[in-house]
Amino acid sequence: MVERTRNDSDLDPDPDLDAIFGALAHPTRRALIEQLAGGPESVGELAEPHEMSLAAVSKHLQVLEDAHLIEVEKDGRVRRCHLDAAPLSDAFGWLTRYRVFWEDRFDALADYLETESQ
Amino acid sequence: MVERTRNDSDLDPDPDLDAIFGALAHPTRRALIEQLAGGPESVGELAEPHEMSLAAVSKHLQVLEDAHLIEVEKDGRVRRCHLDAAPLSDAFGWLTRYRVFWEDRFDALADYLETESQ
DNA sequence: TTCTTATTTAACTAAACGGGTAAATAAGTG
DNA sequence: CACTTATTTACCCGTTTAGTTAAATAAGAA
Repeated sequence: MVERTRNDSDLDPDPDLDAIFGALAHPTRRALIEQLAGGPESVGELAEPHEMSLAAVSKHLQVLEDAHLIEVEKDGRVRRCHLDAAPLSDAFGWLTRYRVFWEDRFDALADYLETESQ
Repeated sequence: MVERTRNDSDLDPDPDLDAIFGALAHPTRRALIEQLAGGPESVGELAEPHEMSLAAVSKHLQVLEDAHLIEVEKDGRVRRCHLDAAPLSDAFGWLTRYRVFWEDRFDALADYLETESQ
């Protein structure tokens, strides 16, 4: 073990990634993101399909908001949530650095992207 | 809340993603992956730069192994770890589905990929 | 104002996480 | 065998996570 004054978390080169990957690590939160990909929804609407209390979903949404993956705006007594997927590009970028280790699939994806963007 | 017999985790469409994203959510584990991107290393070598016990690093490596992000093979009394970044493509694939929400940056990445693959 | 609806917050619990140290294992070396 | 090295495992501990129910807020409706 190296001797230093600070610990690993103090020198975390990208604490955002902790929050982003952490947020994506839970199936309910990924499901919520998928729901929001279809357009903005209120907390109640988002909660409806899930087999847990609204309060629990509310907390998951807070985690997503802390990771800046969603934004919540007040609309009367309703909180309307919408996706802000921009931080996903941070995660995407990090993963991209390891593309060399799965070059084949990466090439396939690159081909796909080229085709798509035509 | 929807009424069902099972709960959300039972119908997790991709439990692998829980493990993969969860593994990536910790700075030490991302650092370990970066180290292994430079080539295989033993547990001791991997642990050296980190300001924590070897036992703690060993546990982080176990998390990475559970997510199939690394493979560990015995080489005498040394355990040699190497990256198996293939599962990252699962994560990459999931993120790709939300590209439409950060299209600008995505286009930039796609351009970059096209250039790189020339 | 009172009632209802939408959502968060508080308080609690069980389990998981991330770390530590010390003991156990495994495998070379003398 | 005894000793050393490499690594894991066991156990402990404090914090966080993910869920619960119930109370608190906020705001529209009567």
